[in-house]
Amino acid sequence: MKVSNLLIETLRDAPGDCIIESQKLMTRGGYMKYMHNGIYSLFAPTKRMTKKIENIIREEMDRIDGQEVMFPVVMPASLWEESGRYTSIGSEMARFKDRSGNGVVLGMTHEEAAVHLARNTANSYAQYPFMIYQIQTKFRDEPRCRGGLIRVREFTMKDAYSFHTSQEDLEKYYDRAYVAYERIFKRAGAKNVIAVKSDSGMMGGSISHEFMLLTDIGEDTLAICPECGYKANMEAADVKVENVAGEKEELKKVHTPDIKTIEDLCKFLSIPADKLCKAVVYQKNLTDEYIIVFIRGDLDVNETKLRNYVGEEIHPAIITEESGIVAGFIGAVNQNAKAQIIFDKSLEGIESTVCGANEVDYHYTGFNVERDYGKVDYVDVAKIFEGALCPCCSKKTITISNGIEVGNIFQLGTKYTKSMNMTYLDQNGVAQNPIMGCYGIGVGRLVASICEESHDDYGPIWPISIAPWHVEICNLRRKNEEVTALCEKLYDELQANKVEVLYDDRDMRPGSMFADADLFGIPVRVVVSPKTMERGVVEVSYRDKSFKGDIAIDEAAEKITEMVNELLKQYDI
RNA sequence: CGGGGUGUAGCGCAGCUGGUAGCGCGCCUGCUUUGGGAGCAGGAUGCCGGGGGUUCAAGUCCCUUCACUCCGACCA
Repeated sequence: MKVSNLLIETLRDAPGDCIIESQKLMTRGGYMKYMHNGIYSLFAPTKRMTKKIENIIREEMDRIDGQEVMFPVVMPASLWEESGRYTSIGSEMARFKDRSGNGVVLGMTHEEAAVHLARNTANSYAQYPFMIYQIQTKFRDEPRCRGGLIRVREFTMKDAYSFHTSQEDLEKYYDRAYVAYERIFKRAGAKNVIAVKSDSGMMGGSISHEFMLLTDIGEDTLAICPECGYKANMEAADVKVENVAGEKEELKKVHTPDIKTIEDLCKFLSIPADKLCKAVVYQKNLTDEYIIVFIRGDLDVNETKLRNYVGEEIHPAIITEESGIVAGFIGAVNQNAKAQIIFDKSLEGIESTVCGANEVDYHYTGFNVERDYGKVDYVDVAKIFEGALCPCCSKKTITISNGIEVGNIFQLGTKYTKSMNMTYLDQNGVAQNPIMGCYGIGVGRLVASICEESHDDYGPIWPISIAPWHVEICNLRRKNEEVTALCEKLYDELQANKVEVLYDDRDMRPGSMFADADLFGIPVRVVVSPKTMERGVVEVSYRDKSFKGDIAIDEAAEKITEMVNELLKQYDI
């Protein structure tokens, strides 16, 4: 490709609303064009990269016996009513009516379509297991897009669905998918990707992992134990605490005038926060029913875990006078408010703590949960924190990092096959619901994430496995016939060697051409100028600065081809 | 959905107490230049987000609406 034929615009300055580096650099480099909130067109270099990533994904999916299929973008509402998600999913799913007034939706995920495709075909146990996948556009009406291609409303995604006749078989396959994912990210040149235990959210199912590219700008928060390798999304991280039991004390009501916060109470009573019992109040979205969570004073509530336990959507409570809840003095003793009461595991085994007295300006000291409230089932709804005990190896090692979710894998179980009535006959002629797994990767997000982890001040540094071109030739003196002739010759020879070449044949000053080359991020740069010709060489350098040197003109094509093949080999695993 | 901010040329922005629409980059033409975003000369580009109002006069003041954006909420 000659740059003079390329539709592209590079910018000296990024638009002011770019937040993160990858977005700035990719906007400046002319990789995508903003059209609408969370909706972008991709220019040719980006499309070339996503195509390469898609091909890596295809190879790896095929390697684990996947078959590529294609689901529709527009699906009838009735299909989604079968699974129950037509109502359970909120406004992130786009819905509209077709000309005959029938409800239709834009696909934001394709479990329903996968079941629809397979359910009348795979009716014997002998046809299992199988995996179907597609690479396609998804539309999700995200409430808030950000970070260029990191979080958008319309995007390309690989989604795969596997079907099994036993949980063991699903688990075996899940492990293969896990390995395939590691290979995909490695081959795409993403260096810092880790798999973490995750919350299954609206997908349902039990076990799931997210593949996270570690970066400070990541929207997800991860809890990692460097000792034993425990890794979990903070949303899903179990919390383990160590309590010193202490002594039982007498329950005593104390006057605590205007002491409403944990901080104030600590000061007032001169005791640390972990000796207190904090109350956090939520409400169920549908019924407004109150939920009071009692938790050790130094900890916070993990709303995702609480939501999963309660089994429905919740929000922080608005406490009204009629509720009977005494804000600032909420306690478990004499708690008469109509509310679901939950005790966090962090209070288990504490003999004596402090809680509100449900009366303005009073707290109880010496509160013992079992003695003064009754027997309770402790539930883990606490939020993990830096320096917390690792739930796996029990050392105080937990570190908190940020990451971008670039892929995920789920064990779905029979949620969809049951609700959508998909069955097969087993060896005994008994109808069974197949067990499903699903596996997703966001292609555009992966490109942006790789840019985020691999760039310098001047532009992206693309791994050669996904770079839009392998080599860029910079013609520093277009008007010089010898220089231009050599460039053209190299361009032809390299392409004949199956090297992908971007040839900057524009008549422009070297400074601008180099600046653009940095923005293009092509791994190997070849500079041809009157100076290099005087020396009888071309100048070759790597975008990541790991190499720079001269190569004699007559062996240039051959040597550069070797270098490219050598670089490509690193990703050939 | 809650709270801030911003809408002026392709991009980045200025435009105060109302009085002829501006600057830098980019783009086009010409000449000179040529190893890290060149210089000079000339040129093109604007429903000042939309609607309404106040005024002799509105990019500027008032009302309203829309869009974008940031922080939350939310999110396979």
